[in-house]
This record gives sequence, structure tokens and C-alpha cells, in this order.
Amino acid sequence: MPLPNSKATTIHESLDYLLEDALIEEIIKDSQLREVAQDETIIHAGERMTMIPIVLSGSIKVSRENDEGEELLLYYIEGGDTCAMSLQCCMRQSASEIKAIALEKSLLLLIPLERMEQWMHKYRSWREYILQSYHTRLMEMLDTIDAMAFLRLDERLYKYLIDQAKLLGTLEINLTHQQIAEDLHSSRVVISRLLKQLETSGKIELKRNKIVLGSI
DNA sequence: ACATTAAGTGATT
DNA sequence: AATCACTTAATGT
Repeated sequence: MPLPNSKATTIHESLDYLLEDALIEEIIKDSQLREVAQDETIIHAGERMTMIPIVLSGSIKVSRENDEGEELLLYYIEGGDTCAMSLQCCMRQSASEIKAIALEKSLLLLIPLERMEQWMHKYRSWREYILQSYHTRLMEMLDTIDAMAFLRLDERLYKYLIDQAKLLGTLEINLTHQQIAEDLHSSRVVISRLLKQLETSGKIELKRNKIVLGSI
């Protein structure tokens, strides 16, 4: 894990291969770093974004949230990525459509939104980065839509567990059945039953507050 | 020992 | 697949 005073180093490490040098220098000058703890909320639905976040390390969970506080997992953002929704929301100065929570301890780079437009004109790599980011997010959303439309809940659940394991790089998933139910917009009882089935079929092992995958 | 929270189960829609 | 009502198990104070 990078230490706070090595801002320039950290930025170089995460973005050198994505963006041109002159732009990296501007980023170092104008952006600020923010470290978020595990489970910390970065933005709630309805709040206004003041800066554009880029995830340097760690991972962020982005979900849709309705008025009743129910949610649905949309996609994850990993190192080097930014959130397409936030770009849109920043430029239009409108309220956030989504909620973002840190899945693990993560490092964010916050960019003032005036820079956004300036850099769009000035740097080719920035334009490409933003477009690429939109594309990736869109594909990931299609993936979740596909899962909802075409997979049964048990298949969706297993996919969810695999995704989670890949993302955090561990076979052990520290989530309660309740939390999983919320992400998949289902209910705890149903998830418990399906997990039990998965355990019986030998795909996973159940512990309290923990699920162990057999393999990815 | 008691309260709280997580997980399991049968019955019903 | 969701909801209800209830049980059992694990954990914190």
C-alpha cells in the first residue's frame, strides 16, 4: 500500500500507462488524494458530485438505490478506472443517480471538474480514457442486465460470488446472507436457501459471516 | 446468563 | 421466488 506523502509516485504507478506525461503532471498538480475505508460510502443517491473520482487502488461497488433504500448492484470499479455515471453527473451538475461504497480500503484521486473540460480539449489520452471508461461501464451494465434477464437466481448468485472472489482476490467472502440479498435485490431467506443448495452440491462452504468458494 | 444478530426451516402464496 | 413465523446457533456484554 502506498503511503500518503508519495502522491506523485502513486499517481505515476496507476496512470502512467493510460495517460500522457504532460497530463499526469497536471493531475499531480491539481488533484487531491482521498483514502476511503472499507464499507465507507463515497456518494449517496441524490447527492451532488463536486469532483470526478478515479480509483487508484482498491475497488468500489456502484449500485442503484430507490426511495425505500432498496438497491441493486450495477458494477464494480477497480484500479485505474473511473465511474461513467459520475462523469455525466458532474458535467450536468445534477444529483447522483447511484450510490458508491468502498468494497475494501481504497485510494481515490479527486479531480476538480473544471479540469474535466479543459483536458478534454487539450489531451487526446484523456478523451480516450473517458470514452473507454464509458464503454467499459456500459458493457458491465449489459452484463448485469443479461444476468437478471436470462439467469435464474441461483446462477446469478453463483456468478456474484465468483465475481466478488475475483475482485478481492480471495476465495473467502465475508458477507452475510442479508448483504448478498440486498445486492441482488432478493430476500435473505431465499439467498440462504440457494447458498445451502450450492453447499450441498459442493461448490461452496458456509461459515458464519463467511462463504468459502471451492474454486474460481 | 442474557440480548442481539445471523442463519436454517416449514408452510403459504 | 417471496414472505411469514418460528427455531437454532453464534457472538458480544
